[in-house]
Amino acid sequence: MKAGPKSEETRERILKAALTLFHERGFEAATMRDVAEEADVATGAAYYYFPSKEAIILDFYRRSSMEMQPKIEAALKRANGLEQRLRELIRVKFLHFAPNRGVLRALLRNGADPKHPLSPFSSQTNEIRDIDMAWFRRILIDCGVRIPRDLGPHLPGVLWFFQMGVIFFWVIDESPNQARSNRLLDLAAKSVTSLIRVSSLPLMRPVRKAALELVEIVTGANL
Amino acid sequence: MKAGPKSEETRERILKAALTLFHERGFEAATMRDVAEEADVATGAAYYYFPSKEAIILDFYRRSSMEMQPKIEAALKRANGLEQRLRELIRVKFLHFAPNRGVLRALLRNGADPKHPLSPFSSQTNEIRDIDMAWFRRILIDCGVRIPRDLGPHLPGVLWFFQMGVIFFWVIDESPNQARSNRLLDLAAKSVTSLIRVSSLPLMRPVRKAALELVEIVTGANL
DNA sequence: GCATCGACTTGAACACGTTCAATTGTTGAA
DNA sequence: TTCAACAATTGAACGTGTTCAAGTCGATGC
Repeated sequence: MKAGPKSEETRERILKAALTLFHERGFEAATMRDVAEEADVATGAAYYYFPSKEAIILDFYRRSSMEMQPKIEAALKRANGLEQRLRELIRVKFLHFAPNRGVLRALLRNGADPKHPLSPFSSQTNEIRDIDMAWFRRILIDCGVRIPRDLGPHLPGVLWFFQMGVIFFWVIDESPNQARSNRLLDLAAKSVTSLIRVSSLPLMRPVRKAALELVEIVTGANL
Repeated sequence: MKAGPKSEETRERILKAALTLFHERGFEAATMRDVAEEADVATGAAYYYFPSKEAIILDFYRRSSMEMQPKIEAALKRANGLEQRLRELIRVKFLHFAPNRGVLRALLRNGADPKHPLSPFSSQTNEIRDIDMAWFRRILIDCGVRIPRDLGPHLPGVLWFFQMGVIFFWVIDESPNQARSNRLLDLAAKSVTSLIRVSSLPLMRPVRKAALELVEIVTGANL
């Protein structure tokens, strides 16, 4: 038969308990025993629903991604031009994750290792990444900035990567209210837009070609 | 009194055992109990000499840094011009760490988090970082490329960061013989050199200023 | 009603990194 | 030589994430 509703409710309770505790005490300070107790289940129950402690954050990440979709949609309605769209798209994520910066930090901690399940580059986060990149493809359409033909296919991925860098900085940014991150976002959005605009000048062709080759080596597109 | 020679010998044995096992089985597969056994000491002994399992890799990193100094010196003797110097400096590190790529991977795994002791950005790795950056300061002197005044103070840090990116890619590069990393290094060294060369053109002043502000925000130089 | 099957739940047990009280050298002064 | 202080060493024990054999429970077929 289908999965009982009882099950789903328990799963929900565990997830909620976990996120609460992660938020309150931090990811490593909150033990699985604490989580189980908070959810009124045995220690092992959590592992019936989640393969690991980290998998719980992955669920949080997935859920956050879903919740952000309408917010992004709305934010982009208010934004015209590439620079504004870029900035607003990323600002939505700042705002959405703001109450759980610590949890996101735990998620991104192992971000460097593509083998790690929690990495934004891992195969486990494929789906989220695809959805995310689609937004970057979308904001490039009719954005008022001419995109060179050869750059086109790679640009969404590059912008996504650029976004990860900004978000990563935000997550570890200790300045009050993440003021530095906000300044970074403003300036970076402007710079990136200028770069793209400049890149289609005939003069810049060799530079663009070199950059493209770099991107291809890193993404392994030409292997 | 000074630390007995007996002590130093034990420490050495533990370090050697650890690195051997890390190399053979990988960092997390090799347990501290294994290491202790291999070194013919009790489990706790390792903790008398090293504050943690990860601290052992830090020692390896420190030692590697020392061992590389003469190699770098020699490599730079053979290299003329910024591009070649950059490439050779980083290639020395590729070659030196090649037999222990896995161990270095464990070291860089948490590289993203500056709070983590193993991060190349942590305060624990300050000393190594300073020594390392000094090389970048040095290869910029009389390198044949004009360095804009305002860029000067920041450039060694930026190049060091760029180097970390390349090394990071190398560490997780699965292509045979890390061929992709080598291509990346060649192209990146060339591109960076071109960028610096171009950056002193009067036309590029606004771009350079924006880039500088970005660097200042990220390094927190203007807080 | 009863048996059976499978989803769900349990808590003890495991392996790991780490800590620490206790024990055993070692050394230098009396 | 003796002894006190310190360095070095031990291995049991702790807390953690995780596993798993065993149990509970509700629905289904007879």
